[in-house]
Amino acid sequence: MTVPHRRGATEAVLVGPGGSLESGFAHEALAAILSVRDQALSVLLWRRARAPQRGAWALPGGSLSTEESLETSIRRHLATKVDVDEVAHLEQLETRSEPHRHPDERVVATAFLGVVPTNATPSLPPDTRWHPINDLPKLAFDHGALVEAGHARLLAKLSYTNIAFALAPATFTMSELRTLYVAALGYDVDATNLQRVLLRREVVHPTTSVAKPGQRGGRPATRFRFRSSELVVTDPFAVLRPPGA
Amino acid sequence: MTVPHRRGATEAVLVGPGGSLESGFAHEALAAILSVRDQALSVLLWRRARAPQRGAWALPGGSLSTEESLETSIRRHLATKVDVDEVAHLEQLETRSEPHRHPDERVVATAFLGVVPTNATPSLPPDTRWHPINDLPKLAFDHGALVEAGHARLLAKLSYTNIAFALAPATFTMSELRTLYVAALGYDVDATNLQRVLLRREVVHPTTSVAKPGQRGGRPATRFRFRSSELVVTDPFAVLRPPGA
DNA sequence: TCGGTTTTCGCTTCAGGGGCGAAAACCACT
DNA sequence: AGTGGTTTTCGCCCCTGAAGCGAAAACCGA
Repeated sequence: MTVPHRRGATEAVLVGPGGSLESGFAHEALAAILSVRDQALSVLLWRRARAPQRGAWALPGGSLSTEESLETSIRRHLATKVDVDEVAHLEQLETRSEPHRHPDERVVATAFLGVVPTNATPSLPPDTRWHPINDLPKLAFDHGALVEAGHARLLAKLSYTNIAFALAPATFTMSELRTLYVAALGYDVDATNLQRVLLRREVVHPTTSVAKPGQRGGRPATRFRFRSSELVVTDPFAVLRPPGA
Repeated sequence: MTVPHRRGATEAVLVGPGGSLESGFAHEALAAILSVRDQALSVLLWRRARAPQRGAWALPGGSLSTEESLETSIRRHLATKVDVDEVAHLEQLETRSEPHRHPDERVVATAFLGVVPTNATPSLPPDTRWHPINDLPKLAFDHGALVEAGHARLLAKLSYTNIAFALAPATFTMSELRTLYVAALGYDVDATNLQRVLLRREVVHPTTSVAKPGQRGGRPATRFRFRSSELVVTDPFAVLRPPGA
């Protein structure tokens, strides 16, 4: 068995059990953590302290270790930026592997989408901030495209899943939920309509408690709650439906 | 700069530009190639010739090389099994990274979904065959779950995209297309309904040519054609729609 | 008690999907 | 040529889910 020797900047040669030569790749997990902050859908970014792209804003994440899965890995790295328990939903987005996506290393990156409730206020390290998604600086590497992918995924799932449970607090009024939808979708939605849709689909249900009216009065709003805090596809949106359902 | 040394079965230690120690991972690209064969939705499988799991059926694919992306890689590996030009659609599915998904190596796998038209008849190597998706043998590693993921993705996209263009020949009658949908969806659909939906959404349009009736007569059917041979999302299936549309 | 405010309910409209039967267009056979 | 069988195509009606809007309900402060 030969001793591996270096071939590239961060490549290595692996010798498998069969004795064949294989290449190994550095692999990093990244996350686009989305949340509604101050009425605007925002993403958690981190300012790079080292070259390359020193000073540029980037997605949180880090390299995969030998005895963990990608999901465990991204959770581990996020723990240094946010309180991981605040991440109400996490799912895999896509894997980027273009040989030169990183200027001087060969790094494969798997991106995740994370969603944090609007009422969660994790304490952030000084180099980490929420950035409104509609007014982003230029991001490092291909992280801008990854934020786009996460945003698109969230938009789509807002209309056919219960993913809003991860944006909202445990209990909420319909107008509070409406502002969340407006912020995330980027256009106006009717509160009446929103309520009807979510009730009919049984993704949300009313509680007995009501919210106190604001300073200027108004009818007290009943508080609602999501039935499930795990992702549920509410509409099979199957156009050619099976005869039964 | 230290010389990398072996630590595990197929691990290696990488020394990056910063001098920090990083691990490298073997990375493979896999593909669930789906097609309607003999009235049944089928997946292309390959019989393993070497241990581990010798003799088990597995997804085609192979290891990522240093100067290619994952998509280029899966195309390269598929070329040894199928005529790659026959693959009408290819998209990334998910990346599996559980440390022990492979018994004695640490291999990260990125799976793709590929779709091949029903009229394409690529010549296959002797160890490769189409398997009906409803009657699969036990697959090697986690490949069974990957086939499931690909199948689910295809089912979903059949109803809100034009992905059927990749299942169908360039031109076809509505009843031919219906049999494809039935085979892929696994339940009966009405030809009338299918035609209305696809016409209204403008994913398909009639041609001037008509098909000759069969031996037992019948009204000649007009041939249709998909407007686009790239994936188009026809229904934004947005429940809370933007005011404009 | 009276405006102002916010939530909630009810009515109506609209669009897309599904079911089904009749008509159209072909074949084969007598 | 006519008749019966077959397949495709068209038209009509129903249903469901979504959207719009106005009125009623329930609160505030003055």
